[in-house]
Amino acid sequence: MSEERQNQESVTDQLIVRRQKMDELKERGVDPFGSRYERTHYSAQLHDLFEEQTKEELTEAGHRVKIAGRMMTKRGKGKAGFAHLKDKNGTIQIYVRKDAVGDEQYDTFQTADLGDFLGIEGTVMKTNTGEVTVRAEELTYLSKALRPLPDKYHGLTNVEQKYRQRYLDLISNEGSMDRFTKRSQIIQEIRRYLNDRDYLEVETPLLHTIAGGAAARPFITHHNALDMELYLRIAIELHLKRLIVGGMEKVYEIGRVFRNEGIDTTHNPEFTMMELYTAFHDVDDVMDLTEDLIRTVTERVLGTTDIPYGEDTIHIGQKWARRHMVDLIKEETGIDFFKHHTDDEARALAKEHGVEIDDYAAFGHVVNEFFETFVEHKLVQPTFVYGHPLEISPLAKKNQEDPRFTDRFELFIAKHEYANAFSELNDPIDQRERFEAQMKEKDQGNDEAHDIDEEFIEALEYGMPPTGGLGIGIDRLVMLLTDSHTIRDILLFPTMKPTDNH
RNA sequence: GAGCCAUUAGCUCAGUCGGUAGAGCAACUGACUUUUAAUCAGUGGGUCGCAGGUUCGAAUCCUGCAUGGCUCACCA
Repeated sequence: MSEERQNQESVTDQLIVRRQKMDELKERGVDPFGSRYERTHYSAQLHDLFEEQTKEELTEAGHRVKIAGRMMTKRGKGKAGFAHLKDKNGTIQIYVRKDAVGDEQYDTFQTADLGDFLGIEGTVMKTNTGEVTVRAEELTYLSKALRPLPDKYHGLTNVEQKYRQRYLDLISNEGSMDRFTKRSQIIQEIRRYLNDRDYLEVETPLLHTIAGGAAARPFITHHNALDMELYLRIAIELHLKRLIVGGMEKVYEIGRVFRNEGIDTTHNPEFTMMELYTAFHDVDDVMDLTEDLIRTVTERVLGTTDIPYGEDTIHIGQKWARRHMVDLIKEETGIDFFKHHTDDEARALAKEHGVEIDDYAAFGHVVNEFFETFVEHKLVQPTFVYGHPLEISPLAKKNQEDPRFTDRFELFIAKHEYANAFSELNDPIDQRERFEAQMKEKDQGNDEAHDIDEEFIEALEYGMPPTGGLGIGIDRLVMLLTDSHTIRDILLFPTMKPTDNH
């Protein structure tokens, strides 16, 4: 045997053994990748049904069941052995005796590897230590695992591998499966809440000819047949408002949005947004709706409204604070932006307080910077911050009493933003002016300013009723409700750079 | 984009002062018919992330690169 070949064998040691076992199964006429298996129970059902019964009662009753799952542990005892099979709801122990299944099937059991899928038909029993167990009479091979699973005790802890090979994380880390189950439930409960209130769920295009509705840089793609550039959407907003023009009155969409930005613990290039529009409502109605929606979903999914998040306990059930952005800034800094209102005054205050601002910054940008610098990180309990400056809110209605501000709010919990909402701007003349102001910012260097969407303005010209709109970052909400502090922990397959190996 | 840290067996991790690689689980062989992180005896398994450099000698020191993590910046 050459040195080279020896080396090759050593590298793939366990892979070779498992492939050999697969071949041996085939030689004995056992399909290593079997077919459908009709089970009578899930593991959790067996525990629920028989946990309370005694060993003797179960032995006497001899309930026949068929179960299936992935073998996670195995303890051989000579002519008998135990193993745990994992299925959707948990694990169930099996007890395999040579005298019960016969020589051939016992041999199959003995050579089965951790990770293989087995089907077991047998009777329900209880062990001396009181564990509900299926005593095997018929063993069916359902699938061979050709690679070994992560450590059965520690699970998979390699962070990178958890993200790249999420299936391994799900198999070996219970907390991970729980988290993604909750994610699914949260989205399901949002749908239920809205459907119960006669909102219509719709699907609008992901491919946009103009990337509008938010301040962000888009991903650009290309359509071959039309030979044109298209943008992946950065928001759902402008299409849903067209549907409000079209008379749908209550619409929402839950879907993926793409923003060409950096990646960190709270940002992934693609993320899930829920946007909702209600005709004849205003920003105050949306506040009520948002509070009730999140409270209801939290209660239904978690069974409580006092939720741990890191060091804090967030009280979702209490009445949420509603504070004007300018008042909050005044509380933290003593500066009253209701009084200092020219662009020059605001810029001077920024300089004085060491707040960095862009060259194109006007009054509203400065106010927003002050909020982000001095206030945002202090908002732990749910707080609606309303009254955003006009310059940073090109799609929101002006406030009637003070047109420097808009009828808009953002929801802050645990120092992060979860929702953004406003009384939608339905005046097409004003909307055009706002877009034009954005274009001016773009010329001055703001590469995230909105583009003018002429077709959207045309839609407004046909008349859009007064409308309350809302956007909720679903990923952030899932993070909050699962006490996750990295967006990658609640995205099944977060965006990753490719490696040589994968 | 910047700083700091990490990368060793399939997985979880040690590795001293620079002297050429270790454990547990997993795997293999054997024993064991109620175990449960099964146990007992034995065996095999390594491009120490990659590429250079320093050195008689590098997992270890230096440089660059890759991937990831954290912090900051950017960004809702």
